[in-house]
Amino acid sequence: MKFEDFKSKLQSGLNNQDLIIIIGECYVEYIGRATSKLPRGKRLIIIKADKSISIHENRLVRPTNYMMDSLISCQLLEDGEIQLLAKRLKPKESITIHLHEIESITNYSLPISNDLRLSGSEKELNDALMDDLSFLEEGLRPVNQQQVFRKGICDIIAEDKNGNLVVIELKRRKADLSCVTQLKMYVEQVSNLKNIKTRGILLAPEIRKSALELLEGYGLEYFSYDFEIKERSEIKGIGKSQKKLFEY
Amino acid sequence: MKFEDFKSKLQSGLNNQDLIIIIGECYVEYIGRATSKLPRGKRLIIIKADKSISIHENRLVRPTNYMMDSLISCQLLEDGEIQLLAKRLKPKESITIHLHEIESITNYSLPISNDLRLSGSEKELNDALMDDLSFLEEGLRPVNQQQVFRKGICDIIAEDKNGNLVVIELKRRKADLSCVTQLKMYVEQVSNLKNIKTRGILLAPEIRKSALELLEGYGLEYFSYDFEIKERSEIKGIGKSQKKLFEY
DNA sequence: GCTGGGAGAGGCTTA
DNA sequence: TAAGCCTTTCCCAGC
Repeated sequence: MKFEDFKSKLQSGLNNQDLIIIIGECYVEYIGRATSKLPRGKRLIIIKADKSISIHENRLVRPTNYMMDSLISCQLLEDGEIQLLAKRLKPKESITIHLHEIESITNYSLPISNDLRLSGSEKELNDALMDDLSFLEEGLRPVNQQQVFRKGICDIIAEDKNGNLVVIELKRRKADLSCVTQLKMYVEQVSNLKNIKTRGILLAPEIRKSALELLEGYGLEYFSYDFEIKERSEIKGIGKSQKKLFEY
Repeated sequence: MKFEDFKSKLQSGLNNQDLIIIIGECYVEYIGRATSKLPRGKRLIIIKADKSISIHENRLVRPTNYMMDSLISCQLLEDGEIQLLAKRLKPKESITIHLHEIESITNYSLPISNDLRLSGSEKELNDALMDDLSFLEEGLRPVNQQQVFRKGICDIIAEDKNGNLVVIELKRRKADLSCVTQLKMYVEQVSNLKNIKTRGILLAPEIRKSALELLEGYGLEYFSYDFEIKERSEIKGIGKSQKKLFEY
C-alpha cells in the first residue's frame, strides 16, 4: 500500500473520530514506563476515537502494546518504511510501529458511547448490605459508609450491640492475603483514632486458607456470604465461618 | 448479511484459528462473575485463535465485554435475529451478542505468537539489586531472594552488618498503602519465624505521603531509587529518604 | 488446579 | 491533579 493512501485514510479516520482497524506486518517498540520490543510479525492495530491505540497479537484479551490519549502520526522514512507513531507526554512514552506491509486499513463510524450497564459490583453489594446489617449480626447497625480516613477508605463502619466499633471490609470475590492486611490497617487506624475497642470483619464469598490463618492471627473475623445478581444485587445469606479468637 | 454466509465465514475463521473481526449493530448481555447489558449500538467484535473474544466500543483500551477460552457458536432465531454466543464453564459465564446488523466479518491469518520482549520489570530490577546490595547500605548482604513463606513471598531477605535480618520489598512504581501493609506482613512473618530482630525496607522510586506516614508508624524504612532501562535494567542510585524511627 | 502477586496495570470516583 | 481502590481485573509463574 502506498504511503499517501495510507496517510490520507488514517487522517480521515482520525478527523472523523472513526474506529480505525489496521492489519499489517510490523515491528513495534515501546519506550516509557518500561521498554519493549515486539519482533516483526503480522498484527492488528486499533485506533479509537479517544486517541487510544492498541496492538494485538492473535491471542489474549489484552493488547501487547497500548496507549491512552496518544498523539498519533505517521511518516515515511527515506528507505521507504512507513512508521506509525503514538506519543504521550505524561507519562512520557512512545510507541513506534514500523509497518513493513499494510494488509488493510479500514475506518468504521462508531458512536463514542459509554453505556455498559453492569450489575454485581462491590458498590452495589455494599448498598445492599447497608440496607440491613442486622442479618450479619444481631444488633449491628451502620455508622458510616465509605468513611475516608487519613490512610485509606473503610467500606463500612458499624457499631455492635455492645457499643464496639466494627470495621467491615466487603469483597465480591475470594478474599486473599491483601484483603486481610487491608482490613487490619483500617482497624488499626480506627482504633487509634477513636481510642475505642474496634472489631474487624472481612465479608467475602470465600477466603483462601492462608488468608484465614492470617486473619485469625490478627484477631479479626471472617463471614462468608452468597450473593445473587439480578437487577440489583441481592445478598442471599450470611454464614459465620469463624469466631473471634481474641477478646481483648 | 445472510446468516448462512455469516456462519460459514465464522466457522472457517474458527477452524483456521484466524483472527476474526466483526463490525455490527448489536446488543450484548453478559452473565457470569457479574451481569451486564450493553444497549444496542455499533461495536467491534474480536475473536482470536485462543478462543478469546472481546467486544469493543469506540473508546478505551479495554473491551466492554470479553471472555477467555470460550466456546463460540452462532444461531439464527425464528424472528430472524442472529446470535453470537460465547460460553465457558469455569467460571460459568456467557456472553450473548444479539446481532441486528452485520456490517462486516473478516478473517485474518495471523500467527499465534507470544514474543513481546519487555524490559524494566520488577523481576529485572530485583536481579540488578541482588547483584550488589551494598550500595543500598554498607555491609548489607543477600540471604535469599523470592523467599516463599507460609503467607506470601518476600522479594529479598538480607542481613545487615549487625546481623539483623532485613526484609526488602522492591517496587518499580510509586509505593502506596498496600505496599506498606505488604511489607509489614512479611516483616512480622519473618520476625516470628526466625525469632530475631527484623528490619523492613521498602524500596521504590517514589512513595505516597500517606504511605510514608504509615510506614514510619510501623517503624519500617523507605529508600528511594532511580532506575534506567536499557538492555538490562540498571539501578542508578539509592536515596535514603527516611531514617528508622524506632530502635527496638 | 489453586495461589500469590505484578502490570507500561486500566479506569473510575472523590478530595 | 493526586490518592485510593475495584476490576467479569488479566496474566503468568510456581507449586
